[in-house]
Amino acid sequence: MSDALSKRRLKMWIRLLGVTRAAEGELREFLRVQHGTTLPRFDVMAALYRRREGVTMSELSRMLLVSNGNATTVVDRLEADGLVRRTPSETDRRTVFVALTAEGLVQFERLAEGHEAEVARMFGGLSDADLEALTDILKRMGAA
Amino acid sequence: MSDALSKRRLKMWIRLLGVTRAAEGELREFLRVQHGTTLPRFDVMAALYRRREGVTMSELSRMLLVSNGNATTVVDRLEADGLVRRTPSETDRRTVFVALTAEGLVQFERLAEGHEAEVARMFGGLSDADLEALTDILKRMGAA
DNA sequence: CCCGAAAATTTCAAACTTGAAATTGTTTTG
DNA sequence: CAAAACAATTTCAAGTTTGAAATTTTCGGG
Repeated sequence: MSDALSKRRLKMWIRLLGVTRAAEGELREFLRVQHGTTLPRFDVMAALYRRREGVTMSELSRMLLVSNGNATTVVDRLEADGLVRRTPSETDRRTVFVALTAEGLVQFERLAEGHEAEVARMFGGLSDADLEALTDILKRMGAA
Repeated sequence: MSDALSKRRLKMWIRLLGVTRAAEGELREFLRVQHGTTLPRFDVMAALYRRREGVTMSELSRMLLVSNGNATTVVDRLEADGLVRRTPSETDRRTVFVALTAEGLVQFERLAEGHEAEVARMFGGLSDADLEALTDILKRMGAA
């Protein structure tokens, strides 16, 4: 059934998607022009930065909400560039740990600074109260 | 500079991205399992449904926030499946109008019903007030 | 111990996406 | 008018992404 409330939810979703895609586009452009890299590479490096001790491939794809196959190919490329390292687990020969190399860490910290500034710039129009309200609502959306 | 406010903006953005990706994933799964189609195809058809009279390729890619080349390939496939039709402009031989075929329209209306229900289900936890607050904030984010 | 279920990762084909270059056509301007 | 600037679309190579299948390994119950 398509009542008024479900229509409002749909419009909100379309707006949400639009805002998110526009912001992703700006970040993509920023990473490309200023740093010669891409959003998926940044995302992987950010996940590995947050978990400095290393994560398994499965954890990584769960964190980023992408498929295992996707995580594999992006990590492959980062590894080929020396920014990331795979280490087989000692206790379970199925699992592999991925972590930033020293070079990857240095590069990520450079990227992250610009990235944060870019995000702050894009969302600079939001007041403190907006930010709080939005975060609260998003938390509840995520919990569902 | 990385002050507390910019950190909060960053966290909000990460949360926003997470919610959006999770929702996209659910919609993708819904479209695949229930209707054997994909999100980009749905997006194109939705844009053409909103502009029944047809749009140019450029308008289409602007509406969806994707590159021209991307719009071309998705439209190519939809056209090959008989869901979409290209019509050269009479007045400007560079431009092409794209529109849903009769079959495309019928199929889209079936898709859209399920899609709306899915969105309503995903965001069912949001109160009326949430919805209003969120929409308001998103409007201002988009205006930036 | 053995076997089937489950788990972690990779591989693979197909689709999607980007950004740049190429193509074709229109418009502006010297 | 001719040439340059501009515009709309497609083409192309490279990278991303998915979902399914294949591979390897672990684990649990008979």
